[in-house]
Amino acid sequence: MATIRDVAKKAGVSVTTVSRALNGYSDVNEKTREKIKVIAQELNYSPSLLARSLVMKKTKTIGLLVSGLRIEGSKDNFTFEVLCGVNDCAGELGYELVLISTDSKKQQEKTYNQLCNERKVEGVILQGIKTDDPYLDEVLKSDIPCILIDIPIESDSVGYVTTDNKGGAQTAVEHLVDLGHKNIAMINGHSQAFVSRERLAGYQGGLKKKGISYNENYVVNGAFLEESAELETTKLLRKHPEITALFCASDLMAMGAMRAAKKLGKKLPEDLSVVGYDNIILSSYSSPSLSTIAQDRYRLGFEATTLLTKLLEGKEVEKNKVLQTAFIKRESTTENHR
Amino acid sequence: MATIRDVAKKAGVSVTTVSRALNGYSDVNEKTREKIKVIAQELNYSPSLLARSLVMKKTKTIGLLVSGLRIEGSKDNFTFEVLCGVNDCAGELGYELVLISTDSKKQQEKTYNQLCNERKVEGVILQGIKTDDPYLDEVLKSDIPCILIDIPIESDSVGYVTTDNKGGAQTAVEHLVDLGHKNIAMINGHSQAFVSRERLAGYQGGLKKKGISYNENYVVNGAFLEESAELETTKLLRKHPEITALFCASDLMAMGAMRAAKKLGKKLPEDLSVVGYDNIILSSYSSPSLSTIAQDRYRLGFEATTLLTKLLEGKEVEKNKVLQTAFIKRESTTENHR
DNA sequence: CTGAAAGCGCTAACAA
DNA sequence: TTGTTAGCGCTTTCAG
Repeated sequence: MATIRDVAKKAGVSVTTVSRALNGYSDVNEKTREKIKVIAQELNYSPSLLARSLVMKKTKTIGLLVSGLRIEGSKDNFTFEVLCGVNDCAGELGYELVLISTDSKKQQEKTYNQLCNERKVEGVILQGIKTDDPYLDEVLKSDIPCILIDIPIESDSVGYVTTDNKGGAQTAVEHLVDLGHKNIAMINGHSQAFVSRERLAGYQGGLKKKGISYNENYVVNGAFLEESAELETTKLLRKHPEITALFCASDLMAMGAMRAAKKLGKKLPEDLSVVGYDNIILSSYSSPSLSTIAQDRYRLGFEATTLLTKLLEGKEVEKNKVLQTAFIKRESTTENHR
Repeated sequence: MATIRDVAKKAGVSVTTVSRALNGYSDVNEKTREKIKVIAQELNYSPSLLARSLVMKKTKTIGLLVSGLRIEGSKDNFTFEVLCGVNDCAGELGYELVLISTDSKKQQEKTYNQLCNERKVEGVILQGIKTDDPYLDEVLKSDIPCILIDIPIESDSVGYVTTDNKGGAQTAVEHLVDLGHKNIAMINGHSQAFVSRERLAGYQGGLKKKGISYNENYVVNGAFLEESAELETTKLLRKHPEITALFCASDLMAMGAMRAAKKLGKKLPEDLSVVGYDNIILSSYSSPSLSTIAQDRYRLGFEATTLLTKLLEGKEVEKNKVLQTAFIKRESTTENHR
């Protein structure tokens, strides 16, 4: 491909002039600039970002580091929608986006810093990492600006974006109580997720506010998996047939829970009301359709990118953003019939 | 961050030696190599891919160029699953992956070649482009190796990966005929998609094979959109109440079609059998669950990457790959009751 | 307004 | 086995 020298040669000027002309500097004759522009076009020239980055020591690139980019993610689309948000925002602001995916195997080979340094990303958005992941420590020690998604930790160079998990969960539980339910169980994710802790707190808060005492036997973990949730729900409902409502920490687990209830011969929603969390596509297509707490994953990605770029550009900002959730009433919740 | 010179200085050798030591060349004393390795580790050094790429004139990077990376893609997950396949394969083979997303606005600003040259991708996988997109011409003229997804065009540097659309469609139609249906309509996508043409051909082929004559009034376009499909299906079923079965060129359109039928007071599947195409997640959760032609989008991405890298490495290969589809019987199809 | 020269971090002949 | 030199394509002083 054509390089800046090819353009310079053909235009009969120096590379310096070409560089300045094309980059919009004012100290270049408009005639010369036009001539250079025309020739650049003719030669189908476009500057090598590689070379430019090398000399400018700036890549204008952010990395979306995803731990566990797997096809299973299709079911909740979390990663994809975050990606869309990041991509759109980065595009608007003129940042390049590189997708870096890791898994425990890859992490053995390369440290977080290596990954970032190699590709010279200026900042990182981190998604899908568990709180006990060794990368998390590295992120906090590293001075590469980073925005965590759904992990509320801050430092000089690290911020986060999340949704109001506690509030969302509380809303869900209050909704169930308002429908007359007293024995409300929770299918949570796992203890390595901040969102699980928050949602549990919200569950407890909702019960307390409504004057219902918390029963720890009513809380089980479904690991955010549909199958595990199905299994755990089956056990739970067998052991505690008095339960009339379920709050699930994810829609996907709610799907599993509903299947479990059906298999146990329960009618939904008459025998069991279920609220999910996420508002994934499936939730409006299942039968019964699922009442849920909606969180805007696209905006999560978009806001993360906004925050990160502000950080990169040295703007003084709040290093975190908490998005609101919204309760969506569908068919899976109804009045307590017992 | 530490550069190769920092390592060289600290190790008391030249940068050349460091380079050779770290890159596993044999002509370096093992003792020196060890020493250098230790120091590199201490300094947390990792080579700049930028600088390396610049001098080697090789980036080992492939681009996944997606036209229309939008949140709506969540519904069928096509892009996401292709991305997973590409990512996994690229990872295995040691290629970096950059995600390049365009839309008609961006395409005004930058040509395909510019996009590729700037980022110095060695090859491209192209997804989501319509057959009348101006980029397609550029791709064919460009000498950057490229694999098209679902567009069966070949040239010296261009190949493609697709599924057996015609065969899949034919299977779907034959299934319906075998259930006793005679008046089988088709909700197709749009004429700018190769897959639509192929699936139409398969639909026609299926009918012909079973001795049923083709009626062009039975074919409408739903633009691959749920809403359009719903609208078109409503019109179609009103006009032709004799229709008892529908073949839809995508599951998403099948969802729209089923909704239309329900709103018209039809019982599914008794009054109308529906077959979709894709096997998206939704298809197994809807009610009735959707009989469909499954295509493996992950493998589409994986195979595209395999093909591309072979092309890049100058291996003599078939420049196309057609994946088989599979028919999946669910609840939405049943015997003709008329 | 324009050009010469230096250098970003790295690899690759070519010498030693 | 190691070092010297050149150069990838670009931007940026600093002179003119």
